[in-house]
Amino acid sequence: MPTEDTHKGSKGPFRVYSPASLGDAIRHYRTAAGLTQAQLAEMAGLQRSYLSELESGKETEQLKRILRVLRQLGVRMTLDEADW
Amino acid sequence: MPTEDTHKGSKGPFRVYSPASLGDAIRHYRTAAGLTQAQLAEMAGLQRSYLSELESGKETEQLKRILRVLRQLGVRMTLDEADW
DNA sequence: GTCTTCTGTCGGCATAATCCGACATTGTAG
DNA sequence: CTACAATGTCGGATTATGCCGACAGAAGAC
Repeated sequence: MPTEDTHKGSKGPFRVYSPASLGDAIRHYRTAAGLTQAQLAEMAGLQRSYLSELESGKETEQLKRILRVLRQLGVRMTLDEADW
Repeated sequence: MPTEDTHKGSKGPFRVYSPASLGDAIRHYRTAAGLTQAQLAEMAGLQRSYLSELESGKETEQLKRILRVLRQLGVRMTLDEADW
């Protein structure tokens, strides 16, 4: 992947309201970090194919359940850079 | 639970870094909304016993996987009131 | 004290999620 | 064009999960 990005991407924050939006955010931060799916998958200890599906917004029951709870409570989930 | 809370609780935001912290946040917002587990479970379409375990911070693989990915990316997850 | 409501927790079962490997597709560089 | 890297996607086997029902404990009202 030759896309050389020397700029610390400071996009976001990302609002998470669905599996798809979570996937979008993860992909954004992964590419901003200059990582491939294979690299991140290994770092996080999971299968690359699973990460691919996660970024694609694959709908899973557990995630949808949690998001339903939060929606009913009027709570919003946000992802942003920790920026240590 | 007769704790009548007419006040719109404005605590938070909550940082989510583990299943336990997610549970804490959910419990906080649920009680702030004056809801019982049974009520919220019905609203969200899930079992009350599951919601109880969720609030107790039961560790599930999927949630831990997602949190691992975010940690590796240096991304933080935050919950706060939508405050429509 | 009793009655009631809310919550924690357990086991068994149906099914949903993940791993693993493989192959197809896409994009980029040369 | 070829070659390579990254990603999408698909079965099948294994594992994890949530539902369901039930019971027990805690806390409050009376």
